[in-house]
Amino acid sequence: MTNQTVGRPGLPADPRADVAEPSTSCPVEITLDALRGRWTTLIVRELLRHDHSFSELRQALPALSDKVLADRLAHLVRSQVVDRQREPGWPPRTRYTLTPHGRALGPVLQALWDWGSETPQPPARAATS
Amino acid sequence: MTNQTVGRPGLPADPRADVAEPSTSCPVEITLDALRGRWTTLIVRELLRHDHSFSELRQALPALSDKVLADRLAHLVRSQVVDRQREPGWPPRTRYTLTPHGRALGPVLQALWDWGSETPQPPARAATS
DNA sequence: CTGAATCCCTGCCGATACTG
DNA sequence: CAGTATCGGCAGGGATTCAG
Repeated sequence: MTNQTVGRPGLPADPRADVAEPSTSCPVEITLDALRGRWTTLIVRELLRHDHSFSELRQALPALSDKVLADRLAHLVRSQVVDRQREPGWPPRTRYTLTPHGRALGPVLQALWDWGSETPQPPARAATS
Repeated sequence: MTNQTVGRPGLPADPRADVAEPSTSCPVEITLDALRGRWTTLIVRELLRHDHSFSELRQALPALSDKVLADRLAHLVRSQVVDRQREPGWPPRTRYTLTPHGRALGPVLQALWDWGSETPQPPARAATS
């Protein structure tokens, strides 16, 4: 440990913390990018409970369309959150599981949950209009 | 006891954890919504260090345009992360500080940072093509 | 069953110009 | 100094359709 944790909660002294513009090398943005997109956290939540097949995920999230589900899963695979295992034979079945790294998102989601739980007012997302 | 928090990291037994579609009442989405948008986390980072005026933020983030900065700040104010204090007199000066709730984002950003730091490969956002 | 391809629509992002 | 108004470009999100 080179430094940090000295009275700087959430702000490590890593040089990557000093970037002046959004950068894909910033660890915070890496994580936010992995979780980016609608439905993504819900898919991760489902996979945290147990692994699913493609149609099991569709059943768990009925309002989610095929394309978006496939898109999210591909993104999560690229982000090393999800592992895709095709089972040979028929009918074709693909099992989606969380990688160890993906399972490590548990505390992250917990932190997001905790902060959101303590948000006093309902989110006035669209202002007062 | 239908469920509990024993051994369920990141998956509280809250009924809001069972939503079947993206909902603004989900604490996770509340937090992700607060941090949503490009530049947002960088603005929060700056304000975690010390409070800024509008132009101090522009100096700290030179590539950020006025409109987006004002947009992000308004969003953060709505999300109860930032407090805006207009100082009367001339020239007009507005001081932006983090609310206590906003300062509580420190551990959240730390969690995001930690997970992103442990991501092995660089983010292959656009695949290999 | 598991996706990929296509089309359309919406909302975000950024630049420029203008007001208190 | 501290924003708002407006416009355009572009990527994200979703429904439908088609393929392996």
